[in-house]
This record gives sequence, C-alpha cells and structure tokens, in this order.
Amino acid sequence: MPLPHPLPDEIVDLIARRFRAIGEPMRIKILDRLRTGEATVADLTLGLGAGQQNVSKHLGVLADAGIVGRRREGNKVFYAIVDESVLSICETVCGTVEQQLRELHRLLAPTAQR
Amino acid sequence: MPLPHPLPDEIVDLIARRFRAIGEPMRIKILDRLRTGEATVADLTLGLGAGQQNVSKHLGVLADAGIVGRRREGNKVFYAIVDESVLSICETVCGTVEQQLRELHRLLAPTAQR
DNA sequence: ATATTCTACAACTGTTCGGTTGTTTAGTAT
DNA sequence: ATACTAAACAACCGAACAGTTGTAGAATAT
Repeated sequence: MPLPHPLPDEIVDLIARRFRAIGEPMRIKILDRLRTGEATVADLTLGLGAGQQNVSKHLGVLADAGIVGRRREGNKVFYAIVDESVLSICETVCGTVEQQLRELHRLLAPTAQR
Repeated sequence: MPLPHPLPDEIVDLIARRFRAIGEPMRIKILDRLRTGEATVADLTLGLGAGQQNVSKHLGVLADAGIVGRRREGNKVFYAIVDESVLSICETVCGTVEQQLRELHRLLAPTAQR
C-alpha cells in the first residue's frame, strides 16, 4: 500500500503492461492449463490446438511479465506459474464474469419469464 | 468457482476483454482518480491532462465493461466505480509491481552493493 | 429564441499486436 | 559426424486500438 496516490506514470505503465499480458485469450488458456502444474511447450501446443510458434510467443510474453518461469530439462522446457497472485486475480475476475453471464442470461431469456 | 476447468472460449474472451479494459495507462489513471469518489468528465480531463474526447472515450470503454457507471445531474455526468472488485485486483497487481520495482532497483544499483 | 457549457459520437491516422510462415539454435540419438 | 526433436527467433500481414480532430446532442443561462 505504500504506493503514492497520484500514481507516477512509470508505475501506471507497469500495471497496464501486466494487465495486458494477461488480457489475451490464448494466454488465459495457457495460464488455466498451467494451474494444474507445469507443462512443456509441446504439451500446451497439443492441449490448446495452436501452433508451436504461437504458444512459444505467448509464453515469452508471460515470462517477460514475470508471470511464468522456465525450467530446462534435457530436450524440453517446462513452464510453470511463478507469480501466484495471478491466480487469485483470475478467480476474482472469473467471479465477476460469472455474475455478468447470469445477468445476461436473465436479460436475454425473456421467453422463460413471461 | 463453479467455472468449468477447460474454460469455454466465450468465458475466456470475456475474461480477456475485462483485463484489456483495465490494461491501459489512461484508464488506470482514471480508475485511480475515481477511487477517491465520483467525478465528472471535466474533473478527469483537468486532473489527467488529457483531451475531453479522449477521456470520454476511455470512460465509455470502462462503462461497457461494467466497471464504472454514469449518473447525470443537470449539465454534468458523474462517473463512479461500480465494480468494486477491480479495486482489490489493482491492489494485488500494485503489490506485485512494487515487488518487481524493488528487485529492479536491487539489480540496477550494484554500485551500492560493492 | 440564441448562446454557452458539458458530454458523446464519428471519421481518420499511426501504432501496436496477434497469428502465420520460415528459419535457427539447443539438445539427443545413431 | 548426420539425423531427429524441441523450442525460440525473425519477418511479414492483417486486425484492433489509442489518440486526435471535428461535429452533434443535451442541459442551462440570458
């Protein structure tokens, strides 16, 4: 909490960068997969139905943001979530999204209400 | 937490959209300002040193995402944070960013260590 | 009514960024 | 050494987006 209130631009940029690192569908899927434990690029490529280069690129973004870390073992590179705080953040957002979805269904399904 | 684990694409998109709504410097500044209470577009324009149209546009994005809400009073439109969860999220991220900054300073200031 | 103030909308521009393709590096096996 | 696998790097293309400019709508004042 010792952050100054009129946040300096540097800090603001860092925060924005962090949010944008997470705010991409493929990267969210990667994080969702990594929640169950570390995985190699090949694992993620198969599980997500994306190209290897694409997955590798997104992993690079997440690694640069300090959210995931690499561990080399022989031929393969294992990725794992390093910053555990993203999990709690995602849970919070998921909760809000759930609530929004419920509202949407309530609004978009008037047939069941009349 | 009743969200299915292999998250469906729709949900993933919603989550990503939400993160991207926050992941922009100007919008973070707006939210930081709104933390102290509601404000008009003119207030924000003055306080943030940005154009009125620009501020209004960003407020529109935040409103579409359901993060802020409007309240009209005569000539002016007051904006306020509606989704309180973004505050806790921002605090978490700020904490992580702080930690990163401390690490950076430790790494980039070796003169004081030798 | 007209003028003024505050806000939102529309069109344009430059940049950013995601995805694909092709290539390259690192490690292992034969 | 060559051959093979795994992962990363580089270049391109197209879509999305932030910021500016100009304008339009809504409320108040004269």
